[in-house]
Amino acid sequence: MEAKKTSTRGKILDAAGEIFAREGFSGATVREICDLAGTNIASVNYHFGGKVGLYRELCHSLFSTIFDQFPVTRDFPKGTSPEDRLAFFVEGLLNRLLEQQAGEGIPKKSQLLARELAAPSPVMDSLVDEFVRPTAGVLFEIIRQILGPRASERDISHCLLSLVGQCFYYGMARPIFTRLNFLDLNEPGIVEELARHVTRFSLGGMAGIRRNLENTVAAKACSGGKGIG
Amino acid sequence: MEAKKTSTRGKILDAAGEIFAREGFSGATVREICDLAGTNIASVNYHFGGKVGLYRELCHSLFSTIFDQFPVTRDFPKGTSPEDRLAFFVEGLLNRLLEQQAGEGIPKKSQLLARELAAPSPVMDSLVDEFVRPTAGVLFEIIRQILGPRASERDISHCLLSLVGQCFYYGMARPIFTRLNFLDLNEPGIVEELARHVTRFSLGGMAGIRRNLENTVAAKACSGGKGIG
Amino acid sequence: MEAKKTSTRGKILDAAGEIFAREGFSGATVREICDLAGTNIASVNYHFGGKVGLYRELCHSLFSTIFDQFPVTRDFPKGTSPEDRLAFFVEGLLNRLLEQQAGEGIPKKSQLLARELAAPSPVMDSLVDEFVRPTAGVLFEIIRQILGPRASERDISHCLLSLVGQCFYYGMARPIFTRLNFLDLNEPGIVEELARHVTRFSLGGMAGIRRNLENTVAAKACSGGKGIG
Amino acid sequence: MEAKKTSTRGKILDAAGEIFAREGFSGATVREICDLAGTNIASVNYHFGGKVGLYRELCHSLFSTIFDQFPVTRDFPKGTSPEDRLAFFVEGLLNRLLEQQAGEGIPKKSQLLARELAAPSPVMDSLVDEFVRPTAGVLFEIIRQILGPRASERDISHCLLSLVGQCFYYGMARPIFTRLNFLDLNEPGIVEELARHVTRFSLGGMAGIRRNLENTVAAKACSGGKGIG
DNA sequence: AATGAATGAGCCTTCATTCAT
DNA sequence: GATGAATGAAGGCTCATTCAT
Repeated sequence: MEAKKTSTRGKILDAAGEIFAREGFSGATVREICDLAGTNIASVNYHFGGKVGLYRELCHSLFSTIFDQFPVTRDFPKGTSPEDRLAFFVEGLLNRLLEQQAGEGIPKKSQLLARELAAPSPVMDSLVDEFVRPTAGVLFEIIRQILGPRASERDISHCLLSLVGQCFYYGMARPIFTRLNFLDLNEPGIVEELARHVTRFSLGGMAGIRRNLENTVAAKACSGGKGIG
Repeated sequence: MEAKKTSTRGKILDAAGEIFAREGFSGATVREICDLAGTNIASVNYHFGGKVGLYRELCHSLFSTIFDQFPVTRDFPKGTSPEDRLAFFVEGLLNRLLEQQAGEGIPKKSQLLARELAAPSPVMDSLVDEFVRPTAGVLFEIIRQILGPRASERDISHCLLSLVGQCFYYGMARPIFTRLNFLDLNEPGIVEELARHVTRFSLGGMAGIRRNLENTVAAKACSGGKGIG
Repeated sequence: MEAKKTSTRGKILDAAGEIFAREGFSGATVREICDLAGTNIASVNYHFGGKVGLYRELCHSLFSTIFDQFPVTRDFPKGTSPEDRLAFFVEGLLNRLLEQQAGEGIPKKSQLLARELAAPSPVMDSLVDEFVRPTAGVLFEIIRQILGPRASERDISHCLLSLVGQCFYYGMARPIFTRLNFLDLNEPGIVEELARHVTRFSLGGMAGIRRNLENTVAAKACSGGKGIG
Repeated sequence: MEAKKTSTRGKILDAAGEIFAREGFSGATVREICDLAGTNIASVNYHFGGKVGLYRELCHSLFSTIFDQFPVTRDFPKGTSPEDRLAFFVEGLLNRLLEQQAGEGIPKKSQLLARELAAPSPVMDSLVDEFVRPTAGVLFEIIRQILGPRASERDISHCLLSLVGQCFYYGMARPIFTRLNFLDLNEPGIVEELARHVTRFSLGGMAGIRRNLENTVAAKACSGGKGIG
C-alpha cells in the first residue's frame, strides 16, 4: 500500500512511476507526468533537474523501498539448513518482483525493473552495485552449500541464473503468459504458491546437478579400473 | 549470418533491426534508421506506411526468420523419450533467444524480443498467436509426459514457466549478469553448455515435483493408516 | 533596393535580417522570424540547422552582398593621387555602413554590423578574416603614402583608426545623435556630404600628423645646434 | 578600482555589470547574475523590481560613477585656448570610454556603453538627456571657437561627430582591431597616447575645414575677379 | 530583509509525416 | 520507385516572476 504523497516532489514521483512503467523512458513525457501529478510542467526540472534526473531518482526510490520491504535473508538461528534459507530467499525475491499496488492491476515497479533489465539505461550502473550485487551474493553462498564442495563457481553461477531466471520471468513475462492463459498473478496467495514451486523445482534441479557432479568425479576416480556398471 | 540486402526495403529493415533493438520503439527515430540505411527520410513511409508499419513488419520478419532457423521439435523416431525431446526443445529455444549476428556482440533480435516481452506493443498480439502459442503447446505436452499422469494443468504450467524462464533470462538479463561477471555469452559453445545445464536442472526439478506429487497422493491414500515416517 | 526572395530559404533570410538587427541574437526568436517570413517554425532548422546556423549564414550573406555592392578601391589610372584614392575609399566605406533599404528607415545591415563589433559572436572570426582584413589592408597602404616615409606603422594605425572610427560612428551611434538632433541621416545626398567631410577632415588631420613628424625629425637632426626658430 | 560591495544590493549590481556586459540584456539571465552574486534568485525582483529595473539602475550607477570620475571640462584659467580645452576634453572622454577594472582585461563599463549605443534600450532615453547631452554641449562650444565665426552649426556638428567617433571607436571596436593586431589597449599609457593623437589629428582636421571655409568665402567675395590660384 | 518553492509563458529543437516532383 | 522540401504537433527545458513564509 502506497501512501499518497502531498508534497509536490512526492506527487511527481508517484505519477512518474505510473507513466514511466507504462510508456518507458522515451515514451513517457514530462507533460503527461505533470498532468497526472497535478503540478506545473516546470516542476520536474525544478525538483529533479530534468527528465533523466527524475527517472534516476524514481528508480532509486523504487528499488530502495521494495528492497527494504522484502528482505531475502535474515538472522537465521544457527544450524538453519541452506534449503530453508533458499525458501526464504525465493519468497523474498518473488515478492520484490511481483509486488503490486493494492487495488491496481498494474505492477508498476516490476514493470520498470523489467524494462531496466531488458534495456539498461545509464541509471542502471549504480543500481546494480547498490541493490543487485548484494542480493546475488547471498544467493551465491546458499547455492554453494547446496551444491556441495565439488561444485565449481561456474556450476554455482548456472544454478543461480536458473533460479533467478524463474523468478524474473514471472515478473517480466506477465503480458505473455497472461495472454496464453497460463497463470493469473492476481489470485490471492499466488506469490506463496509460486515460491513453493520455485523452491521445490530448484532444489530438485540442484540435486540433479549435484548427483551428476559426484558421479562424474567417481567415474573419473575409477578411470583405468572398472566402472560400477 | 545475415545476408545484406540491397533493395531499399531490405536496407531499411536491416537498419531498423539495429536501431529499434538499441533504442526501443519510442527511442528510435525514423531519421536515424534512414541514415543508417542510406535512404531518404521519406522511404520508410513509402515502403511501410510509417514507423509503426515498419516495426510491425520488422518483428514479423525477425520472428519468422528466427523461428524457422531454430526449430524446437522435429519428426522424432517413434519411442523417443520425452527427456530427449526436452533436450532438443531447450537447445532450440536457447538458440532462438541467444542467436546473434555473426561477428557482432549485439544480439539485436533477442534484445527486441525481450523488449516486447517486458513492454508488449500492440504488435505483440498477432505475434503471440502466430509464434509463441504453438511453441508453448509443444513444450506443454513434453512436460505433461515427464510429470506423469498425476500432474494437474497447473503443475504443468508451473514447470513450463520455470523452464522457459531460465531460457529467457539468459536472453534478457544479459546486461545484468554481464555486469556481475557471472557469465560471458560470447564464449564459443556457450549455448550448448547452457542447454545441457537447463535440461539437466529442469529434469531434476521436474523429478522432484513428480516425486512430491506421488508422495502426496500416496500419503492421502494411506491416510488413516500409518505414514511412512 | 533588395529583391524579395521567393524561396523559403530566401524569405527566412530576409526576415532574419530584420529581426536580428532589431532584437539582437538572443533577443530574436525563431518564431518571430518565421512568422515574418510566412514559413513554418521548423523551416529554420531544416534549412540552417538551427538559430545559430541561420545567424551565421545571414551575416555571411549580408556582408558579402554589401561588400560587393560598394567597393572601396578600383583600377585607378596610373598616377592617381593617394588623396583621390582616399576619397573613393571613404565614400565606399560610408555607403557600406549607412546603406539602407529603400523606403525603410531601419538600416538593418549596419545595425547588425555594429552589434557584431560591440559584442562579437563566434561568427565574427571568419568574417573578420574574409571581409574586414582586406579592406583594412587597402586603407593602410593609402595612409602610408599620405603620411610619407617618416611614419611608423603605429602612426599609420592611429590614423587608420581615426578615419575608420569616424565612418563607423555614423553607422553605429545613429540612435544617439538622432536623439541629440545633430544629424538626420535620411536626407538625400547625406552620404556624399559626409564622405566629403570625412575626407577633408582626415586629410587635414593627417597633414597635421605629417608636419609634426617632419618637425620632430628635423628638431632631432638639429639637436645640439640651433633650431630653426 | 571598484570597492566590492557587501550589501545584497551591491553584490547584485556588481554581478549584473559583469553579466550584462558579457551577454547583453536579453542574453543575460537573472539566475546567472544571482549565482555570481551569491544571492537568492528572487532577490533581483525584491531589490530592483525585475530584470529591467536592475538594468536601468545598473546603467545609471555605472554612468554616474564614470562621468564623475573623468570630467571633460573644468574651471580653466581665463584665456585658456580652445585647443587646450579640447585636449582636456579628449583625454576625459577617452578615459570614460576605455576605463577598465584594475587587473581585469575586460572593460565591462565601456562594453555596456557600446551596447547601448549600438542598440539603445528604452533605458537610454533618460541617460542621453542626463549624461550625454551636457557633454556634447561642452564640446560643441569648444569646436565652435576652433572653427571660427564662419562655421555653420552643421559644420560644427560634422566635426563634433568626427572627433567623438574616433574616441568611441576605440571603445567599441576593440574586438575588431585587437583581432587585426592594430593596437593593444592594455599597454600602460595607451590612453594618453591616444588622447594626444586624437587631439592632434582633430586639430589638423578642423584646421583644414576652417581653411576651406575661409577660402570658400574669399572665393565668393572675389567672384568675378581672379581666384588666388 | 530575504528566500525556497512553484509557476505560466515561451524558448529552440525534433518528430513522423506529407506532398509535389 | 524514390526523394528533397516543407510542415504541424509536440518534445524537454529555461525564463523572469510570484507567493507564502
